[in-house]
Amino acid sequence: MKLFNSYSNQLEEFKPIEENKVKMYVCGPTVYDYAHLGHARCYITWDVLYRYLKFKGYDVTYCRNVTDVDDKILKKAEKEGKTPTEVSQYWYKQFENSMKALNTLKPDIEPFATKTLGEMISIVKDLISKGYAYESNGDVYFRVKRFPKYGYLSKQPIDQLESGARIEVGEQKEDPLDFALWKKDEKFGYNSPWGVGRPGWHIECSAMSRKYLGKTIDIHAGGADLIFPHHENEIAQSECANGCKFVNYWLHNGFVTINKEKMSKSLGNFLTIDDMLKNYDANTLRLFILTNHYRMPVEFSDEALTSAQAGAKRLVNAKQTPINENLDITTTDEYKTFVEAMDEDLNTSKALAVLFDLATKANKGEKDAYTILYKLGTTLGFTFEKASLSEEEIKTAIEKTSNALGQQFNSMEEIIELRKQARAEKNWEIADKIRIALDSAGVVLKDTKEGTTWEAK
RNA sequence: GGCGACAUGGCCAAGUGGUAAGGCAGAAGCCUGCAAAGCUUUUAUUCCCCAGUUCGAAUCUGGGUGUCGCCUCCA
Repeated sequence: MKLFNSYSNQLEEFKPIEENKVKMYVCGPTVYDYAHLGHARCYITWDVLYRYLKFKGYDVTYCRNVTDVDDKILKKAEKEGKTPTEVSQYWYKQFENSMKALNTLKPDIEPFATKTLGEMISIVKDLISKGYAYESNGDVYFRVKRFPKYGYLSKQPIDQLESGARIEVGEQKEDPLDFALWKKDEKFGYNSPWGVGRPGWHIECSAMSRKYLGKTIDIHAGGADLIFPHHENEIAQSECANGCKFVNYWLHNGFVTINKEKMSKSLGNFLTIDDMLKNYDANTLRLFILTNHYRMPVEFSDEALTSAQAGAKRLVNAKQTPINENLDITTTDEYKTFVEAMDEDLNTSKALAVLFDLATKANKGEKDAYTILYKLGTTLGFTFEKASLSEEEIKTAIEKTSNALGQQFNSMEEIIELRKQARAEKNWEIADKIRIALDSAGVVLKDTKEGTTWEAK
């Protein structure tokens, strides 16, 4: 399979370090606020990669960190009169729930930064002893100029970076380009050889990646906004400390935009995952995202979501038959087309066309079409369970119908039975009244040859 | 200013040299008491503009125009 490597800026054939094993690391969230649609795109994209690699038979170890020590968390804690741990624990739970609601698979390893401090300190110590870093008044900085490849990932000429670099108040760097590995912080800090302080953001990922996956890993992925400086700095730290290549394939996803502008916390133009899920289900959000190639920007609009909703419904509405576990789908044309598409740097748009084609085939009664649809669809993270109604919703529907007809019903079965009689007597007025009453309560009736069924709208 | 992308029908979008996938929306027909779902048919002589290479370009080259992102925390 081919993947676009941001490091070489081209498509490359994917070859794992160890035959059949993949070690992938994804930069996870800093937990201090709601996750938004942009995060959803990122984590859904890499969820699809994870699922697809497993589908291809790889033994994948997926590590996604949780950044639970950061300026933003501390600020929030101070503002709310809570401890940083309380803040990060709370928002981690929220994040976890959102990820579950989006039907993303849990990573194999989800390390917390605060639990990996030992590894961080050890890397920083190494860097200092090798001359790549220096202590300065309780801070530790990385000597960027000592790493000639600095700027390679982000394709930035070093002199350009230099002119943009700044020194913050209170920082004592040898060079404006140098970045912090460790920051003095006597209030919320941790003990270290350089006094009480906190790790810099970049060192966290280098440490967690090394501790859980090893010095050289296959894939490191994240949002394109992390290329500079985050990933650039990770490469510098890890390669200088470890003396070997850090990552073989750098993968980056594009942004979600809204009004043609990047959706982000700082611009304040974001829609939270939780809010989105109130109006659209997980399949809809996933389809919305996977319709576009992962490196392209995706423009949010209600129209686009409505369109995705209709499309997602078409997949779930496909005529379902029992899954044929004995079927070897790898011999089917659909499988081949799907894999060919996905092998091309995750061409999910093309892969989706296969799913829609299978939906049509299933609806036409083609044997095994649903089995293939189910297996390929699941690989992209879609679910095929029909939306169900809660007890409460059913109760409301029964009530509404009772009111509309001026007659007390106790169950959906009673209503269906009455309608069946009415239809037999060609009493369309009553039959329609029932349909309309139920429809207004979110219940759709379907008249088929086998009888009448009902389901969520 | 430096760096990196993108521009395809009403909307979203695939396609990187051989004559425009797919989804949504629209139209017609079938099915249905009417619906819903589904099925069938249908909607770009054309791919931002101009020039060039080629037997042949949406696809390659050059020049425009427009949009976005990174260069500061950011998925």
